[in-house]
Amino acid sequence: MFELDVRSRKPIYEQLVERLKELIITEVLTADEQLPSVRTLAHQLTINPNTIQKAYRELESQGYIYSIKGKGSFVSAATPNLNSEKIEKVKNELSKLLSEALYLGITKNELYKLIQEIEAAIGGGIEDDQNP
Amino acid sequence: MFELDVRSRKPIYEQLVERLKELIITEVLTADEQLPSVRTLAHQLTINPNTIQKAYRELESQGYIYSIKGKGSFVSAATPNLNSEKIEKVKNELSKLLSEALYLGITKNELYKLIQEIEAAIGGGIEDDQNP
DNA sequence: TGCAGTGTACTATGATTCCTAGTACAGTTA
DNA sequence: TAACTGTACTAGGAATCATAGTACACTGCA
Repeated sequence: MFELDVRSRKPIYEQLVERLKELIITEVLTADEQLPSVRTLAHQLTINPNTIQKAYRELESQGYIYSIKGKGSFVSAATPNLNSEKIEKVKNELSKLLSEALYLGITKNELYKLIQEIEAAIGGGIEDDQNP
Repeated sequence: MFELDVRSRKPIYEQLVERLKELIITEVLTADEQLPSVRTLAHQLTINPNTIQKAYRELESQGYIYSIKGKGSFVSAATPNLNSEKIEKVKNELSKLLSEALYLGITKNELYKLIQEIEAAIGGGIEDDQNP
């Protein structure tokens, strides 16, 4: 469910945040669904509970989840519309990367094709290693 | 000529490497052209000479420039065809980012438009803060 | 009520990376 | 020779990340 790259420049907690956001946005994780506890997930991923907590705290501050002391952490009912910020961010990164791609001689058609493929993959259904 | 973001997660030397590569690939810097000396550039950018050296060393190891002790650093005559590696890397990053974009609801048309704009900007001539 | 599980908070520490500072040496060129 | 060039090295500060350990408050259930 989570592919963590401990050697990445991107911190583990940040990878977790992004991955969970993705699962929430795509409704793989549904509203009010309970997330694994800090300790459980830490044990599963063999990382420190503090790292999980940091990720959860970040997600809560952004409105993607809510936590209840003594009960657990749950997916927010309403996906936050902080997406607009996120969209801007992605667009900016995308611009840079696309520039680089074109500089490197990747053609527009190749880019179009890439988009088509990705869209097909998404539209065709997202597969996960989850329980049925 | 160089826009450095010291607050970025990306190290300064790495930003330098990328920027210089871009300038070399796009032939803004031409073959055998002499680059600013380590000390000069460091002074211009108000960063440490060691940081420049690190960038130059990296560029040299990748074949983009060559350095001669006592003379200076120069743009390689033949652009290395390590580009194929680079292209693969960019494509991979691009795939991830495009997935995210589509997940976030950015439409294909928006992406196409983005590509058009960037291509126009590049095709229209790259402007730099250089001496005439 | 007691216990096990939950989130939360805090300090301390190790590890890594980046950048800087300073010094030194070798080569080139005018 | 003097001033420039690249190169190499050690040392240290600063920041970030992850871990370890402990503690407390709350919830749910037997």
